[in-house]
Amino acid sequence: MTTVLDVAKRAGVSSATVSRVLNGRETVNSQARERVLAAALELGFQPNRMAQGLRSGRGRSVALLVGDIEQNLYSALTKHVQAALGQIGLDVLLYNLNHSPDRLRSFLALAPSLGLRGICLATTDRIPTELDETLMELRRGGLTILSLAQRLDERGIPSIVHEEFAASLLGVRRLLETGRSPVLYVGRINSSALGAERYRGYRAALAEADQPLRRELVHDAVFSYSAGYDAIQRSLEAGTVFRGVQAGSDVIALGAMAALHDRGVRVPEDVAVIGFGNADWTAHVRPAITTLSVHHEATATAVRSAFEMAAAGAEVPMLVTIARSLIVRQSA
Amino acid sequence: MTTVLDVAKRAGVSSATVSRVLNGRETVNSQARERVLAAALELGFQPNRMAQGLRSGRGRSVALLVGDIEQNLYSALTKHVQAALGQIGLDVLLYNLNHSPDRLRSFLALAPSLGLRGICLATTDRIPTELDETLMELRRGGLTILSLAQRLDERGIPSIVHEEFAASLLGVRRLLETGRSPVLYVGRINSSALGAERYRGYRAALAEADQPLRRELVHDAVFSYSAGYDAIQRSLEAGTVFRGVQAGSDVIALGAMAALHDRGVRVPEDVAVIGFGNADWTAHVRPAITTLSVHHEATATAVRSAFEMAAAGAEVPMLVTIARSLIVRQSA
DNA sequence: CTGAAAGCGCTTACAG
DNA sequence: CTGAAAGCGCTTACAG
Repeated sequence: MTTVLDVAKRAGVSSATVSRVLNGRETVNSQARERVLAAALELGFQPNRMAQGLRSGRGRSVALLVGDIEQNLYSALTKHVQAALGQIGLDVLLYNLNHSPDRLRSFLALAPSLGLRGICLATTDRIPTELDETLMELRRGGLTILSLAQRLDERGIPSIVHEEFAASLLGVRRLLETGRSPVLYVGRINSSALGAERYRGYRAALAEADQPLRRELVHDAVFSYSAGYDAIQRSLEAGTVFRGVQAGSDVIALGAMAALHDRGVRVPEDVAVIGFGNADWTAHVRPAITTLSVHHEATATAVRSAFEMAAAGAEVPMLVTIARSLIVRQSA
Repeated sequence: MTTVLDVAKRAGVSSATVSRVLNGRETVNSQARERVLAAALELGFQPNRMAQGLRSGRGRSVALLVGDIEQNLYSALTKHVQAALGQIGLDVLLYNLNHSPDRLRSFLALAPSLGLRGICLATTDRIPTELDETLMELRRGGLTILSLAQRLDERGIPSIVHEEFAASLLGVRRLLETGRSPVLYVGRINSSALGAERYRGYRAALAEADQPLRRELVHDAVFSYSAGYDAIQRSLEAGTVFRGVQAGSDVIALGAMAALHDRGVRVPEDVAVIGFGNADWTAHVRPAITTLSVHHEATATAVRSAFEMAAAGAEVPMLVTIARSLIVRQSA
């Protein structure tokens, strides 16, 4: 491997000067700068990341912790975050939490030894408050920590999130306005701060329309196909009457649609269904799913800019909110 | 951060001895070993990865290069590989190729400076042969390189792959045996070695059944929803008669089913469809998709064992093949 | 079996 | 504006 010394020798300067040029320090004679740049190019010099990190105390990797990479929400987010950070020379260390607080805990315990530039926490699961101290410790150590799938700004972690309340309000409103009342709500409520926000939108839409909140219309269900399937099956068996379903996620919506299909209930003729998150397959199943949009590029851009600001010593904003819109397809 | 010197001081030995104990070198007095272990535990010592990597020349990160993390094939694989490598203390640096050979090229150019333990190449896209030299160079540098989504063993890269030929043979056989002839084939053929294998299975099944290979029944299509949709739409418009579809991927199968649905063709009554890869949603759409299995845990276990062997100085096997089976659901 | 010392490849005060 | 030197935290020949 070619080192900073090889470049220095070729450019006729010291390794210190090579380092200064390559790190954009202003205080270098422009002729020397040219020679260094030329030498680095000719030798195809790539500074050793481990040495850089060890010496400077800040690596070039960002850990991305996701709830479950197999869910489209997280894989699509990962794709855009990796691309955006790649643009500024940062790598993504992927860590799949698998929705386990223990895995989060053990990652955070390991984190200080990893030489990370920062951590992006992308999960909708509740983060135990006992970890706040660890997270703050890491921040004090110079790491940039960002929350990408739930608001943690009130706990001191800068957050980049989508609108949840306003979004499900939009969805449920449409169901109500198109005469799909009563409307079922199926999604996480208690185990997820974000889920609770979505549920709040449902209640607000009902209130707007002067409709009562009925217990039997609300299902606190995890974000999985089978949770959606089961909730609908139970409602049908119980004889609950409903003409619309606002799902807390696309996966729940798909499970719900399968359950309706299996009972001979037509979508959207008999029951209209709205998903949440615009997963890639929602446009391709039949009926195509009406859903709330998601903007991973916007999240990724905000992430990149947060790291740029941190590198420049600026303050990272505590909250960035991205709006959603309703994407009308066939199911509602 | 607590360092190896802190541990050494507490245990009353030198840092060299601490290092020996923590790296499992045999030549340490058992009492000293105990004291070191106890001290490390008490101090919560985590060796600095960058320092380890810089000094020993081998980091603890494995780059995982995937075709497109948003596709279920890759995200599911990523999940299991991350978990398996995590078990032996290796981290996953994720790099999304986005199906671009240029991104592969630029990653490989950067790779030597990253201090990687190895590289897992997980893409079905053809790897330009001009990169073989670069890959070999990396291997000579001590990196373990593995191909996880296509056979590269004949080009000197140990490969861990699923059966492709035997699998599509299984699928097409079923279509033929259940009277679904003529059978359409829709999938990658020329742009992907793996796609070509799947197509070969289609031809073999036809040959077994003494059926002719008909040009108009074969669609060389990329692995996307819309490619599946378009292929079926074109066939229908051209008036091609077919009663079965073997798709080269689940996504193609879903697109195909949407096109059939939109034309009022019933699945499986009028046309049976078989997918490829058992993506998570295939069981939950309606009709549920009959498909060929995939075993990411098996791949991940083989990856882990390859890295274990490499660490022990053993030879990594050049080819590991994982069998697939047909998962019969509703679509065929 | 163990310690003192060198060194992996950088960056950064410190002088000048 | 620039170079010599120190040092980030480890591991590993080298002696003993």
